[in-house]
Amino acid sequence: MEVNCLTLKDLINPRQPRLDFATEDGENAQKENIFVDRSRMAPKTPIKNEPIDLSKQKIFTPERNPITPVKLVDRQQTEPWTPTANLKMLISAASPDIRDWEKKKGLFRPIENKDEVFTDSLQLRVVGDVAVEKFEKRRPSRKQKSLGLLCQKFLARYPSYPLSAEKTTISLDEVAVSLGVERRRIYDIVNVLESLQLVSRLAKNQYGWHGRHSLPRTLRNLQRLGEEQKYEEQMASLQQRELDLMDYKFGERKKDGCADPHDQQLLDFSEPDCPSSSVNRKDKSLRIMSQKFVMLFLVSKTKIVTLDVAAKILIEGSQNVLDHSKFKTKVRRLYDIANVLTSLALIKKVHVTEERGRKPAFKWIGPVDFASSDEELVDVAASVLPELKSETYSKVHVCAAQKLARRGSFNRVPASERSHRKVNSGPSSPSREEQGPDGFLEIGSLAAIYQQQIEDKPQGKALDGEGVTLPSSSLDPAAPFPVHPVDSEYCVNPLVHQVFSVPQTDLQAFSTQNGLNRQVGVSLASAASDVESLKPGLLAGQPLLYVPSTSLFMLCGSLQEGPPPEPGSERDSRGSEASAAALWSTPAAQKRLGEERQLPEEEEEEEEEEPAAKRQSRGYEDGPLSLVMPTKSADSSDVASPKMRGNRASVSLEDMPLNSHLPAARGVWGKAPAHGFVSSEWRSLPRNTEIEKPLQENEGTTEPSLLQCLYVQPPAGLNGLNVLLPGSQTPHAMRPPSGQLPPLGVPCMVLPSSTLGPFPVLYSPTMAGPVSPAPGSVPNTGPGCFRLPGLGSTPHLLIGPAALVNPNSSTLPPADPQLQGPHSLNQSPVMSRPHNATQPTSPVYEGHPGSVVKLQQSPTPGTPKSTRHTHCETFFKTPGSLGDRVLRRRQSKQSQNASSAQRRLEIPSGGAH
DNA sequence: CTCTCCCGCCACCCG
DNA sequence: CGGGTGGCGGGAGAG
Repeated sequence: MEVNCLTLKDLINPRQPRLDFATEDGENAQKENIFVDRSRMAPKTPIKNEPIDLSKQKIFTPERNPITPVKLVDRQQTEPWTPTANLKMLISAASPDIRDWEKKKGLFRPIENKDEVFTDSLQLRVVGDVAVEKFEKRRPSRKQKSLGLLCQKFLARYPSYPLSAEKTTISLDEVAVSLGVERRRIYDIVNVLESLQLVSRLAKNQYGWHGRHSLPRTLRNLQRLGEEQKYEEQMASLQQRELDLMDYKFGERKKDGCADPHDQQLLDFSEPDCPSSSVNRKDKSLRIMSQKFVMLFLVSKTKIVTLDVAAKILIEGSQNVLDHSKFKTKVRRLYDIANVLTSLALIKKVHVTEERGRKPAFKWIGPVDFASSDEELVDVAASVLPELKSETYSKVHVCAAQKLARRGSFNRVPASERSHRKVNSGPSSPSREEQGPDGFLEIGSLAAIYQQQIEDKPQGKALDGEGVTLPSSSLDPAAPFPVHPVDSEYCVNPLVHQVFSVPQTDLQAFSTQNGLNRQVGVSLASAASDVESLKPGLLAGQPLLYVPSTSLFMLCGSLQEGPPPEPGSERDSRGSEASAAALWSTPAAQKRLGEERQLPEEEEEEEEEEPAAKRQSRGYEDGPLSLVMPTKSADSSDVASPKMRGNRASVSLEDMPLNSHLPAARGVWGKAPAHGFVSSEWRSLPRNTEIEKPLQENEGTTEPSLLQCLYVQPPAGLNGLNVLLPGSQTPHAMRPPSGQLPPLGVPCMVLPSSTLGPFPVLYSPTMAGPVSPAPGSVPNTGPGCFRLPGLGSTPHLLIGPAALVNPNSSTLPPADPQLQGPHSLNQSPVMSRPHNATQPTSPVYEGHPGSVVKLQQSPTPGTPKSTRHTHCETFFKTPGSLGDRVLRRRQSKQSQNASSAQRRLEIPSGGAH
């Protein structure tokens, strides 16, 4: 055998490529895309470990290969040659493509590799014609190596909304290794994240993860800066100019902007406190560019920014060169930034039509309330609506919007206030940040704070101890987002405030929502139908959440509250990744969801193949939205152990009687354990489906309860009451196919706002009455009311959506311990129903029009396993092209899951635990 | 062809 | 000075 092996190797080209790999693995981890971590990779097939790009190498003959040779020895030692391996070698030798494919496969699946044992499957696949065919079909594309995808993987490692007590440190080396890429790539990601203050540099090679808590603040700051810089005017000017001239000249640009001076330091990255940070270098360009880019969106009325305009403005800012190459370079950088922002679900790619054709552009899909007045947004959205569908916006619209913007003043912050709210105010003090509700967060202060916290963990500890606790602050609207006073502003037009469309979060959806549903009372379902043409999935299936208050963010985020990876520890690589990924309900996640469609097939397969166990681990994924409460203990390990959380909730999910009838509830509960929060899941959307969470991991495959909820901040009349409306649902959506349920009134949940923070709330639209109806049975019109356990006095009301769901479908089985939530809810007995019950029948979506349909159709009955998806995988898909196709497939696969679209909102029980 | 953007060379700068 | 960072742009995949 050995001889043979050698021979084979030789065939392939022993020296160059392979050797390189070996080398890289060892010391030279820096090469890009090299999958360094062998240990993690289960199978050590030679191919897999191949170094970087075979694709390139294909061109070269072994001899010619430019890559420096490395010692074979290494390789040989590491890789045992098995018959299978030999086979692979042969195959790859025969087909460079295959070889390449293999290599990439391995490279890009670092995460999966970790957990999974793809050993067998991989090898097996390789062998045989079938395998070959697959390869060819599946050959990894560039997209799989994209920065966006990489970023998603990166983000999957960390909780979007880490508990305040948790301090997560990011080791660039570790991340690079675990993601199988060169460190250089990580810099790109980190730089952009840093520009948004999602991370901050702690030390060489070390970054601290902050999560999205301060994102709103950061965005607000950026918006303000952008306004000050008059970016909007610049954009309008450039756009107009282009219209007029076909060409632009940088010199002509308006000078009023005077961006440069300020721009240089947009956000003060300098982190005084941060040791060894190379903050002050002038090389922060990517970060600055990123901030500027974001500002353009924030300032723009349309929220659409074309790359050329952005590039021009940016160039202007820092460079005077107009030459084409400069421009080109800038654009390249913008793409890099855009990829990261896209991964964060802040923007999405669109095109603006022009005389010349289409222009690449990006649309802001992140929180919108930072930008302009609600009214204006709505108007703009409405105007653009027609074009939303295609995702192509005509320039006319853009310009019109720009003009509109110009003339209107939409600064939210009073001038007076602004004056003292400078972003760049030198060394920032943490304290400042924590000041009142309006406290302005200084950029740069985060790092300091972060460190500080790390040093004094006292507070954190307390919380950690139980695992349960969350600093109420996290929940408390005020806490995390102090700046966000949920002011009147927000209250005025609740709908406008924040809209999260789930996965795809399309602006479109968003816009549509705004436009269509101006009245809170409107059911999303109806809206959906209207808008349906736009994006089927979104409206109908997607749950929408409107949250005026800052708390909204929490909802949006993925809550992954799963324990954040411990600093330095590896665990995150595995558990956290998986869990995190699963958890993601964060915007990023949402985005992913949308993008995932593009997932490479391979991933799909993997998912399928993925062992249930794994999936479960990943299962956390939530729907697009989740309201998370940081219940989890600081301990990262928690993720695995639901129990901890259980503390908080006196009753474990398992114990809790879940009303099987209440799908939503079940979903909620089921997950809760893992995260410590309840998230809602929505799978209804086709798009989402992919994402879908596995949550089901629970097995529950859940049902489908789609939920779309509108969370409305209490209008004036309702003081202190928060209302959740199950938007999406039209009743029918939920109702079983056969039965026709009379639409119920809009079910809603009213919660005292004050209580939100502290108490867990469950709202399940689909909830059936306590008694489980037979499938197809008529839903209960009456909403169910629960009482939140543990909250003796809690005034929360839960109302079930009108439609009833098939009992079966609904529940999530708490079976998975991990999934089980800590919360103690006392719900209707039903909840406890067996996991499995459901699937096959899940009627839920059938009624749905459009997008939903597919899901429903999914051939597979949702078995728990099937349900579980690996989110992670989905996340990895780059946004892109495959989308729909893949999506569909996934949908079908996940149909079950989809059906279970549910939303869980968990409200932290505050100190309760 | 254009759009994207991966890849990695190599300069910069910190420690 | 070594090594971490990241600017930069060639060139190739994708559409």
